[in-house]
Amino acid sequence: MPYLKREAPNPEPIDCRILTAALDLFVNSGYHNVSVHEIQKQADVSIGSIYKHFGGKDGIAKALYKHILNEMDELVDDVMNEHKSPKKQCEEIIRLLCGYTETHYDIMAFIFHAKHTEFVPDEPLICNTLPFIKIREIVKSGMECGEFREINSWVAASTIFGGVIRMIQLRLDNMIEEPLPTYFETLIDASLNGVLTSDTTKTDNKISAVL
Amino acid sequence: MPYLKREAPNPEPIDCRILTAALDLFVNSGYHNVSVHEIQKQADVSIGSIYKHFGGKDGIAKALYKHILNEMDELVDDVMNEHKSPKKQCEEIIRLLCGYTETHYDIMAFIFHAKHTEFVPDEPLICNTLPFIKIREIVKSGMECGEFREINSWVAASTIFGGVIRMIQLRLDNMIEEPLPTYFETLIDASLNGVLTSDTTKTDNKISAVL
DNA sequence: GTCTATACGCTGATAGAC
DNA sequence: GTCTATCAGCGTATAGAC
Repeated sequence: MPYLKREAPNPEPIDCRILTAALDLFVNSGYHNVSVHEIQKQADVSIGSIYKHFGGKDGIAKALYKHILNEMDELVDDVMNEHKSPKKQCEEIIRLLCGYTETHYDIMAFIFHAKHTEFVPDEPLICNTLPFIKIREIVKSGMECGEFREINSWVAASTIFGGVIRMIQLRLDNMIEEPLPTYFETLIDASLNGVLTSDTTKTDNKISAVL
Repeated sequence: MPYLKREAPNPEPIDCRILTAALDLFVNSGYHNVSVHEIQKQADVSIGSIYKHFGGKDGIAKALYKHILNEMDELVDDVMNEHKSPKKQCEEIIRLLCGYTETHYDIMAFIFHAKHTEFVPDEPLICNTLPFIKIREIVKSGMECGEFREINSWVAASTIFGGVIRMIQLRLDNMIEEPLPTYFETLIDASLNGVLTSDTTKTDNKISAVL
């Protein structure tokens, strides 16, 4: 039947629609304020399918959690492969996070704006997931190779990435009006200054003092 | 009746017991995972009293929110009164936050570990409350008086306080095993280095390089 | 595999006695 | 002011037709 115009069939696979709808609703209303019925409605799927595919609301949350963290992990891997120096790697991760906040609001909000222990209690804490572990490893290797000062690694990691994370949270809360990449250079400079070894610091300082 | 030994009467006022119990439960289980019945049980009060005093679960949350932020605000005020230099003020606030994380776990968890918009939607965002606004003012005045470099104030504030906040969150998540004050000096040094004007930086850098 | 209709439990909230 | 008993509604989950 050549001219039979079928309804655009499966614009997206069903489980993908469910996850997309769930992410949107979770991020905008909060996990506990969203009912399965709302997800079902927004995903244009029946409740039965949801329970068939994910086993329930918590199943959706778990799947989302794993999916998103896997995506982050791959991004971190890419950065690690493309750049060798830990300092450069940190910079690129910060750039990545800034950019992603603008292009993938939901994902960043899901990662940095939710208290996951409240709804995926048996999943590992987000700071114990692969991408975050890898980032801490980067910081450590930066200290070993002499790019970063030898201080406690928690302090180092928090100093380097605490600034961006804070900026991301403020941006997600609509406190910061400009897109984050606007501040990228300043942010990098300020965040890394505190942990760089003195020789590296000096030059950067002079440059930014002149500007 | 002299020797009538009454039950220790009102060890604490009733609304105080309710708030204490609620804070504990909210922090440890998450607002949405706590029922009024649980609060009632733990506070050793009847449901009626709770609704009489606070009008419901959300009333408790609001009262807690205001109470705690008021407490924080007074602490910030104290710091601002006792120290004049913005740099010193920032240091003392960081010290304060580190100490408070150890001595007042629940309060810090409530402030830094919960997504308040999900359960007190009509209250101002936490970053728009008095203590946080004042902290940003400190940062701005630091730039005006020349202690801090003149960069975007969001970046400056995030750089200075993003590190501590991150440390607090990691500590609350039991990732960091030592009490935060252990890291205070290192943290201050690393956090402030990025925003100090170059002359101030130089000396500090040399000192920490020698150590 | 997908859907509809239904059941069951829990939670927030109230009414009224003391 | 404090309590107990009770209600109404919602939200998760299931059973069974298509």
